[in-house]
Amino acid sequence: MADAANLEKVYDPRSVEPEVYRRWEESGAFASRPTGERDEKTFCIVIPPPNVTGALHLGHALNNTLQDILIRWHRMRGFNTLWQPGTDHAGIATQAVVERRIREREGKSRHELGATPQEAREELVRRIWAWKDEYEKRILSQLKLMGCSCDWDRNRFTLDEGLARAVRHIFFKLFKDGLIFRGKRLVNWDTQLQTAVADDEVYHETVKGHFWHFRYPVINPKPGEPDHVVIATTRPETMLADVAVAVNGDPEKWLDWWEGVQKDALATATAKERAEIQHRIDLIEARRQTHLPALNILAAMARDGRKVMLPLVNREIPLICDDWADPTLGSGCVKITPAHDANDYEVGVRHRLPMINVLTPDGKVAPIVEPDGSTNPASATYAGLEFSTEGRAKVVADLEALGLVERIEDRDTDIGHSDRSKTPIEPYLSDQWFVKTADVESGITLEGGAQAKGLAQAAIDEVESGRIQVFPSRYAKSYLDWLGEKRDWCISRQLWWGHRIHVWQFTLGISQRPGHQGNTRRNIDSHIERNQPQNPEGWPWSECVNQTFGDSTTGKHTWFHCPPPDREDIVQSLQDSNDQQDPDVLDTWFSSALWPFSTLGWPDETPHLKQYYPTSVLCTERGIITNWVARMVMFGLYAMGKKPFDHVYIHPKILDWRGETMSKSKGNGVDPVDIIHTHGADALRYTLADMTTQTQDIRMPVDYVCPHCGQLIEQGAALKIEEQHRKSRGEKLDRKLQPADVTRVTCTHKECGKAFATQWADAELKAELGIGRETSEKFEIGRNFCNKLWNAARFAFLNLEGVTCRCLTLDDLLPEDRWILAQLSATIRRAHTCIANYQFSALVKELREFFWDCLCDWYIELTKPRFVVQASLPATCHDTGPGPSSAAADTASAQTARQVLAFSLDQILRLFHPVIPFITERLWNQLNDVAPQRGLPGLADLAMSDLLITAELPPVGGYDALDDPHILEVFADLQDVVRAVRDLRAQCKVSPKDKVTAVVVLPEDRLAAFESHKHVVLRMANVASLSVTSNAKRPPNAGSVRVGRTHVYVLDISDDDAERQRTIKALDSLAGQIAGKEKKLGNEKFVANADPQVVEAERERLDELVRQRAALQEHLAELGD
RNA sequence: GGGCGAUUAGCUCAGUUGGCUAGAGCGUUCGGAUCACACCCGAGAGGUCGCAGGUUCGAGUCCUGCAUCGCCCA
Repeated sequence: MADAANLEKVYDPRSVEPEVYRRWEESGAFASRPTGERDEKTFCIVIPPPNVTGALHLGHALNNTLQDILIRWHRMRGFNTLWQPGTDHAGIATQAVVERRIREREGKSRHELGATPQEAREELVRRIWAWKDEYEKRILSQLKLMGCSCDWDRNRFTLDEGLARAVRHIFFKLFKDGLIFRGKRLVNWDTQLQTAVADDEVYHETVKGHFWHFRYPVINPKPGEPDHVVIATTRPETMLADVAVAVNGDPEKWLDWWEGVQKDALATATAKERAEIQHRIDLIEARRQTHLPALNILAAMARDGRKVMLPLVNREIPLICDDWADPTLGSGCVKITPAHDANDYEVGVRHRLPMINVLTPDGKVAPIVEPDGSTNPASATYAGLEFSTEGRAKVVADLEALGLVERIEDRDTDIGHSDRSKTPIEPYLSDQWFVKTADVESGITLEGGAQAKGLAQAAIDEVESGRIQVFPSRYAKSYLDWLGEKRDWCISRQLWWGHRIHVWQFTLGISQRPGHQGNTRRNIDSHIERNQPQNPEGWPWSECVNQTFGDSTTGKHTWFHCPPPDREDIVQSLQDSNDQQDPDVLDTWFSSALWPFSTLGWPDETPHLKQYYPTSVLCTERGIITNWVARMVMFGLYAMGKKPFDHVYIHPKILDWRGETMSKSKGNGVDPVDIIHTHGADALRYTLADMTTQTQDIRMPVDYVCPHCGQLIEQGAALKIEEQHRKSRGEKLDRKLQPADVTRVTCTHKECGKAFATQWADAELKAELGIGRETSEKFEIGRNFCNKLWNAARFAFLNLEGVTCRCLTLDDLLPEDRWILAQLSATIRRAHTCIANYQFSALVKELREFFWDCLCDWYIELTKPRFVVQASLPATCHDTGPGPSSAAADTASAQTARQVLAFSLDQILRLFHPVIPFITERLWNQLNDVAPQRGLPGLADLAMSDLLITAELPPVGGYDALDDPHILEVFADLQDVVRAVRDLRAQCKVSPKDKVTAVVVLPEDRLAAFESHKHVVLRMANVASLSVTSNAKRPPNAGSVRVGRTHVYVLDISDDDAERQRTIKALDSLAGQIAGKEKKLGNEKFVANADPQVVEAERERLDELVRQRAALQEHLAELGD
């Protein structure tokens, strides 16, 4: 009893969470313990490593809460469990964040960080490591505050030495197997940062520009043919790299087809659309007159192999037929510049055109190397000019001087800008490394010897065969569709932060090209002699895997050596020679793809790898099914010969209040630690799990909490105010504002009105104004629940003193005891099913309904009188208590109630622990003190445990001995009676305090049973005295209510008038239902076709309704008019 | 342009193989300081299930089309 008094009336997470977490860590409960042999009861999750660009937001909180639920659940089921934690280096994202910060604070670019390129690179990388250390620490602390039970001693980082070694191993293996190759690729080039950026890091802006129409002379036109073609471009400077002019191969057919499409559209168009479509049709018709004859001639010329002379650089380029040339646009001819335009690149690939580059990495016009390897002499006048400004001006001026400019139009053009540097993106053809995922002619060999057509196909087979299961299953489609394209994976990035590509290279000039001189090996040997005459160990050539790739734009051949892994000696000798290590780093996803086995020790055969690979389930969100999940499967199969996981579970995304995904880069993330601060970690977890349904993303309204007065300010409103401020200052808003743009908010509370800083403010502003944390009213769901649990436990502790652990039979139990235990058993079964199907919201719902609706609202209320008896109140007060009235029997009843209550609390704490670990662990601790012995010997029993985290979960099948379908039915009827009486009381405005007298009328055969359950009605409906009879008329002024076949009168609370109205209302409702049923059963087809059981059920239901109607009509007649 | 999803109460969402009068939480209305909890308890109101067709004895659920919104890919 004294212990219970220790519990505060309101649950205070902050006084519980740190202590509980410390106890878990000290107990070693998080640690994995490989037994050496893998068995079926092994459960492992590798964390999707959060990247170190910033702190975690609620999206990560959800991701990790769900993993922790699964891990804790299986740990409590006795599985050998590992949750492998770690973080990800996130290549460009992290480098960009750090670079931006250096630019802002020091005004330096990354190239200015050191005296030499090498020093600059080393300094930047050093600074990124410092950043990583800071954020890794922050992230791990966030995870711990959320209660995550990772095996922290095994924490890894995708760029740590062990993982670097794994990367080298698989890279070598791929290189050896010919699955890594070098090739050209058009990338989004940021000329300021001098790196390629990903598509999603490019934003598009419409700017005013021009459309230049140029004339290219035709070489030796035949009679009737034009002496020039006209092409149009928005980027004249790229013409220096043109390699063809395309014209549509069958312009007439194209026009026919296009006109057909328009006419079809016209047939079904709305009035609004008609004018526009008709206009297009008219244009096509006009086009036939003005352009078609000329276009037909051009197509014929192209088929005939005619060429045109590219002005300025005097390159002969072919006229080609390609559908990319649209006969309805411009002259119908289009210049083809494969190295500087994505569409042209496709055309270039289709027609095997050379690719000529005219851009330097820093955004200047490059000297031009012609396809034959010669340097174009005319290009020297352009080389070095700023590409899209000076270069463009000079090209246009020179063409004008030659009289080759036909006309210039104004035009809005869409230009991609780098999100990182805000400068225009140039499409740029550059050398990249690729992993070949497509099928290989001779097939590939997976680790362990299995054969596959290719990496992608192997990964496809794994899911199609069901060996990997995806939950929800529809996400398998995006995985399969993406892999089905079997596109080469570009793995190189022009960054300084990442796994340096483990390849050394030297380049041979054109004259040394193997094809020219014939003896490849001799070239190499002479190169070796030149560079490393003193190598005492001998050149490691034969131990490296070597490949050569030519470069069509420079004519040079480069040799690449990939040294075997774990051979520092070879690396050293490569370093010692003047060979260069490839400057690029690997795509972040390359190291992430190894995560499920590299973290377990691969390439070494560690006990962890043996025990925990394949892992059990990967939990992630759908955005990275392709980037990450598919690649893990490919590499897992390739390097381990086994799938990386049995299940993939895709969970919802957290959206902000306007429905946008929360993300680190976007700047709308809410820190889970803020929620933990305001609501507690368990409230956070409970709410997130409760909202995790199968289909819907989770929308999260967000408020600031004023640190001065506690007032909540909607984030949306604060954003709007910020927008107005900026506009009033004359700022141009070129994009939608994000919460990260708001650093200062003014409290809207009338009496406060003070300003505070947000998480995005700098340290000074935060110190000056104080930080307004972010929160969401959604988390009240979880906070309220925790408080309810806390108080229910308090009630139990106050009443459990002296609880015993007797052997019980069902006969010892009162109906409510049997009912709550039957509900418990069913709940346990359903809870296990929910987890097996990754249905977290359903799990929470099951447990909450059992705990709140059954245990608190009914069972605990029903035990109160039993405990009051124990507190030695006079026996005469027992008229609201259960049947027997002798003091001894009441004590036995109280003892039973204690035992059942202790057991129920024990079970609900175990079941809820994975979801809300802190509060349950704290209450478990208390329960162990108050009721060290608890259980239902003979019926249901589980082992005791000092810590809940390692306690045993109730069995998957529930408890057979407690199952009791009959009591569930009986009790449901009782509950209906109680609710009916309560409803009547409310309608008749009887104070909840006032006890009433009631009469229950029911069929003879149910009298005896009801008599033994009547205490439920007495207690729960606050009835003082209840007579049970098979035959009674309504006493005057009684309120009456009918529930199924039971009629209840509540005496002296109503008058005939009110009673009449109620009865008429009830009859109305019945009439509607009866009409519906009669119609249904009157339908011969329904009776003939429907399941006989359904028909029978409908009949019974109708009979019942008709009986009720008869009774009510009789009642109404008795009331008179 | 292709793929996937969503549209159900004022709000956020459930709704298993089609089958009793479509549910929950929040909000709202009414009543309640009661002895575990007002972060609570009791009772109520509130929905032509986005629109239009179709299949079926029967459709929130299955099929087709449309509209709006979101995500992924091009």
